[in-house]
Amino acid sequence: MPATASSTEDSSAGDITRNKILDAAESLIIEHGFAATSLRAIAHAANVNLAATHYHFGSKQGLLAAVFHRRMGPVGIARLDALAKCRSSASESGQGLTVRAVLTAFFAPFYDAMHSELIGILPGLMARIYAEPPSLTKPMMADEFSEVMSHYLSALQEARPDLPLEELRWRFHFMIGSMIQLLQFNAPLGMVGDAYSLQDGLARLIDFTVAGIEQGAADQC
Amino acid sequence: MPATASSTEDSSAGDITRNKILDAAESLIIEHGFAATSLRAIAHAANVNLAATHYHFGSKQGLLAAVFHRRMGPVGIARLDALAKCRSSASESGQGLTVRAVLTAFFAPFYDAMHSELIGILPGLMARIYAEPPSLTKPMMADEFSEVMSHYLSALQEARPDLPLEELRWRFHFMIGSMIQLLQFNAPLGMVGDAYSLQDGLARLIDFTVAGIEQGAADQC
DNA sequence: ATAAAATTCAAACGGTCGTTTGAATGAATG
DNA sequence: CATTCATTCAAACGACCGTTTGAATTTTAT
Repeated sequence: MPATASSTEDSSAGDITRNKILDAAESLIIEHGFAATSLRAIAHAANVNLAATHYHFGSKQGLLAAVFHRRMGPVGIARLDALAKCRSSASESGQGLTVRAVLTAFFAPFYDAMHSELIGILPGLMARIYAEPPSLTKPMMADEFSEVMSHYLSALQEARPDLPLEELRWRFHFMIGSMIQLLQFNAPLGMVGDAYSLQDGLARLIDFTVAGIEQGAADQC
Repeated sequence: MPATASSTEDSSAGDITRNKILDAAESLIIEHGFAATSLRAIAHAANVNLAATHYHFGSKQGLLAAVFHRRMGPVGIARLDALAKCRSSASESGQGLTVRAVLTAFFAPFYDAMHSELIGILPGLMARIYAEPPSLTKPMMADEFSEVMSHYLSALQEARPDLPLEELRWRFHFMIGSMIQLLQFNAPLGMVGDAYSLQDGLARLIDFTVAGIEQGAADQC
């Protein structure tokens, strides 16, 4: 049995194997999807014995959850941090929260990833997770995202108290869709020069979704 | 060898089997994804011999392409028809194309589906196709969508000649993402009453994406 | 050093996979 | 009726699947 991961991070021998498996699984899942990726392929890519996958993660499904949680946990924390900073800078400047500031905070993990090796991982992983059949991923998405999303919905409600919560939920929903589209395809199909950076795409994504969420506002004319 | 489908629709005995396979494959793929759906499960659900799948479609991949093409072909035609109607009604009213009218035409196939049995199929199938690993679906998507998309980009350029084509491509890209999100999840996660109709979602989708594409326009203040 | 626990390993389990084969059946044509 | 072609069928092919086992090995703690 694997040692239960305690809160204090005392690294054991098996952690190296564990992380090698996670790394290999991650990249294979991003490329081929979950169902099309076998444990044997993962073990081979990780230079690890096949049985190690079950020893460390219990099942293929458990491995998927671990792959997902390893990346999404920090993303959730970064999003809450960014929202907190957004709130404090809004209050000290005397002005309230703006939709643009809130969305920029929501996308902060991707800006952060651009300065690390995560740039080649986070977008593809998030896109693929959303793409898998909901029966596989819905419980995981609820675990990872529901708390963060409720915080952001509250912030949006402060930025636009005139809009009913239901309406904000819908617009947030559509925003997620645009985000996934960017993460999955990077640039639109049929784009002439395909050397578009994530930075560029994110700027355009923010403009698009801010407009979609602010829709119908007459306060800036 | 199956009879090559000629342009004239002379129905043969095998067409019944062929369509039973397509129907069964379609619903299973929508529910579980392509990789997780076996030919045996399809043949069983269709009450058909396993070998019939290879006889009629050559391979599993060929079956996927057929499932996709059967629904997307008419969708592309309906979209071009709707755009043509949109153009003619715009020119006879003397006013030019509007972004809203163009997008409404683009979503027309879903409105049409609401009055047929396709309402339970089209949204789920399109969402799943977009979700499969791009290596599987990218050639198919190019075949089915590229022509329609270029027509719609031209129309958007007429509606908003002030925006560069590149910018319109990006905004159209984000619009597709919002559409897929609606088709895949219907309503936002965590919605209180989950009895939202596709009709309702489409209306909200149009409002959101029109605002995103019209963004920065000062012509309606 | 010794005992205990954690981890790795090769091998196998029963199943399911996509695909192929070749004979049986059906329909269409002369 | 005879013949050709299209279609269905049961059976099997080899390959790969997720999972389990039990012994060997390494690490950790006494």
